[in-house]
Amino acid sequence: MGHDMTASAAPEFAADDAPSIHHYDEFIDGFAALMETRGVPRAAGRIFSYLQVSEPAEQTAAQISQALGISLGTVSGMTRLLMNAGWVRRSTRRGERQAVYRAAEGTMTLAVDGVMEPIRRARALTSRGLELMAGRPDAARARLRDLNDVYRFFEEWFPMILEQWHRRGEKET
Amino acid sequence: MGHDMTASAAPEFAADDAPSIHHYDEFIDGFAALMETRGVPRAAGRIFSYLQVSEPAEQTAAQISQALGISLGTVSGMTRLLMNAGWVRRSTRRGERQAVYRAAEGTMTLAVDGVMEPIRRARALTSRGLELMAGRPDAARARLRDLNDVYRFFEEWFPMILEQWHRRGEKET
DNA sequence: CGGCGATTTCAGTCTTGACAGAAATCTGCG
DNA sequence: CGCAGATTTCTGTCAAGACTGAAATCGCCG
Repeated sequence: MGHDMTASAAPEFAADDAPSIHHYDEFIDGFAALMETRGVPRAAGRIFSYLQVSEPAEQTAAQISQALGISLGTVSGMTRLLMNAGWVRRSTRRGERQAVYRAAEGTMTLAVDGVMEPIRRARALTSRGLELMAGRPDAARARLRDLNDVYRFFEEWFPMILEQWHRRGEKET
Repeated sequence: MGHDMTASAAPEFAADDAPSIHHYDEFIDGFAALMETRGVPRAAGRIFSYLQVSEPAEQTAAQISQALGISLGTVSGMTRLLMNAGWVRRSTRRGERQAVYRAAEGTMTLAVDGVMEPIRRARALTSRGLELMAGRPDAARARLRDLNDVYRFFEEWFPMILEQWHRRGEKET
């Protein structure tokens, strides 16, 4: 599994007999739609999903633009967004003018990071809320305490979950 | 008409010297903003957050509207949304015209349900994607396999996490 | 019934932001 | 230098949907 694909393949061509662009539409559009419900722009979701199935894995902005039918300007903006989130990597080989994008590795770490941050912010807010309710009756504070407990629980347990993940197979990314 | 609706049924906890409406703005607006990033309308997030700290816990539509400065029409629509999601309950006491809303209990179960559903959909999509890549080289399918593994992992482990939660504290549902 | 408060529905307004396309900027090369 | 492709930035358009306020509906009470 350590071997790369052909090193001297003509970059203008898609991988040998890879399926046509629309073969993966069901996955690409479906997954993009799911990401959209989580606040990710549709075009960004499409790019991310496309980079999970594209052949070759590394794609230029022009290839992405053409494959998904979105403008180069949008590709530029959305890839930046995806790179900031850590989901996509860009690299540019020396001597090559055009950069290539690929799906980032370490999917699990990425997923956990993406979920831990909102949890931390939520817990900070419920903690602050509990401070603001300092003088109030215990019964009144119960709702916020419950919320706070939930977030604290996840904050504690996610590292252990990650550990389980790394332990289960040695397929670490 | 002398409205002698004497507090025959005393509220769970008195609103007597409860802090002014704006005392919790920091929490309410902050938490609503956080929910907004997850696709929840701002007004809905405010209502949810308000119902975590309001005194009494049960509030009428008119009270919510006034406390948060949002129209009654919006309160109607957003409470419906929150009730569908299971985060808010409505009850109407017999002989009473107006209904009251309150935060739903079982916060942890609610949170887990809210996270499990997207995970299931995501895994269904990555599985489908893997089917579509059936004939492709293993190296090409590696990205989707990784994604699929992550979702499968969470699907397996979340029930165990929930069990841990119920075991640790014997207080909540 | 008929009235009235409570609630929902509906139509219109307005903001947000996703996206395309054009212009501007960048980068290495002849 | 200056060209040419690649990339980013910028501006304008457009659609989605959040929210308001008014009208319609509901449900209880006299």
